[in-house]
Amino acid sequence: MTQDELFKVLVAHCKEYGFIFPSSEIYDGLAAVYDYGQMGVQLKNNIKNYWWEAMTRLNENIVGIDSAIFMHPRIWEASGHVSAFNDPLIDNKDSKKRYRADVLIEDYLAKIEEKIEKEVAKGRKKFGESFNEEQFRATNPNVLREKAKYDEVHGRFLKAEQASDFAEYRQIIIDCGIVCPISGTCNWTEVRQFNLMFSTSMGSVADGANTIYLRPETAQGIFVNYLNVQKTGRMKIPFGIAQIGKAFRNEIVARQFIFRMREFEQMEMQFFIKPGTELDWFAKWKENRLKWHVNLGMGAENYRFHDHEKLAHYANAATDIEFNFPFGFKELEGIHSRTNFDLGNHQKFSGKKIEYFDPEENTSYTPYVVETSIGVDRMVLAVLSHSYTVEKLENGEERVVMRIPAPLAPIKVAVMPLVKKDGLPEIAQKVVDLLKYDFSYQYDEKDSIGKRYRRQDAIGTPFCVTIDHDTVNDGCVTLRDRDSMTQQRVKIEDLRDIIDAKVSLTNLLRNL
RNA sequence: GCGGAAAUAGCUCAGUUGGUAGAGCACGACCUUGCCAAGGUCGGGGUCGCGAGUUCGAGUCUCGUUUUCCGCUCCA
Repeated sequence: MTQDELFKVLVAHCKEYGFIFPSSEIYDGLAAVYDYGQMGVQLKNNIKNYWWEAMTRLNENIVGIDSAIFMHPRIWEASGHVSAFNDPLIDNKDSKKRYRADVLIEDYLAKIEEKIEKEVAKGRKKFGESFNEEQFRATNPNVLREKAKYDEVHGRFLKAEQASDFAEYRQIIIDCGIVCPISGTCNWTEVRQFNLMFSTSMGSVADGANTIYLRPETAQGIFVNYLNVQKTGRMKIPFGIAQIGKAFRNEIVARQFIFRMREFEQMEMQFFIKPGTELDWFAKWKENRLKWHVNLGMGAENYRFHDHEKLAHYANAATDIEFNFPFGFKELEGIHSRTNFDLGNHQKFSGKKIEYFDPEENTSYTPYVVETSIGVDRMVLAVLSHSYTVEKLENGEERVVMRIPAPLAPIKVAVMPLVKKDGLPEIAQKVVDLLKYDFSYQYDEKDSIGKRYRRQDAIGTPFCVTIDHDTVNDGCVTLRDRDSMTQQRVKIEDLRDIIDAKVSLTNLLRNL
């Protein structure tokens, strides 16, 4: 099976066994929106718990909050989302291809830079050891000509960008003779903007001035509560605020199942630090977060860092933790050094002083921030895609088994009487009563025992407990392991501890 | 957003030149069996994605539309 086919089969499996359903399916679905089913929600909750406890319990200087999705509209001006989230798009009328106008100009500028570097390289070759690069750049007519062109376009571009002057974008594109790589023509439409933030109205719609946005990231809810938490929690820098919540982005194209959705969930932690220490903390959180992932046992080789070369408007260092998805290594989590961009801007836009008085240094400053931001849904997809396995058994049959890390499994244990008579269901019910306070479970008495095992394999249940005729006499049951399919005879009263050792979140956290 | 393909039962699919919607698996009840997808009997479930059009008659032909997949594009 190719990776592509595997992905399709996984999507089908997720629907068939109640992990993930297309949203509004009976109305033909809603593009790029998905619902979590009875299994998926438990998997997702377990992932969120693992993150939440790792953040807020294992770090005594990190606390959690839950801020509202609706926020004051000015927050999105301060964060830069109102401008940065408005991509200027332009279409070529001949090829019908759509591009980002600013990217077209940036590419054009990059090409000029390339030309200059080529000239310099030529000079270096020509003059050999006596080559004076600085002088060459200042005097060579070819370089000077290109440099002048670059400066002119770059100047206009920066000005247009600052003023969000989209007509000027188009004019630059036409003046520079930038053509569509497909059609080769300069037949461009007007530049239009596509707002990546969802908006709605609050209060009186007639008023017009109350457009509010569904948050495109959870981070701002943390920044605007920085003062509240720092003061009421008596937090001392360095400290962190963690949050799990929904965010919304009106993506132009959202695809690849739950990898890119228009409504998604984030787990973000903003760590507030003294300016100048950000790169140390950046490195520490990189290491810390990778450890959290690898601790799940899905193979260290399936993760890698991808450092950003082009940084976002708020960052001075950034990296992604990428996971080996069926469609390749893709971003799972982002770690960003956000400087004091956010707090500084909120200070400016709100007029409230957002500073920290450092008692040790006896000075005040606006804290710097290192952020860790992970997509819950991507994490779910990582676990699902890694767990899905098709095995060839000795008898030639196939077994589909979800090797979900046991502490994340939706159902921890299945309890089943070997037969539906001779008092075995009654004993099974007692076993259920013994286990239900500690573990999510399923009780199943239908079909052959083998079939029931396979059903549990398909949803990734780590343990099956089977009650048979011997149980009546010796009080022992069969405990069957999902991954190895091996069975052991254990006393009913020992079940809780044996299962707990493997499935408990506590043990997972203890290994961190 | 553009181009291509697809849509029939919960799943995988069949359905002839347009003529009364089918199979296997799954699901429910009962019987038999009992440690890795067993057998039997009976049963529930589809206005063929949706909306028009052509026709005496459309799952089948035409147009539109929605969703999904693939490729572009996009992804601070």
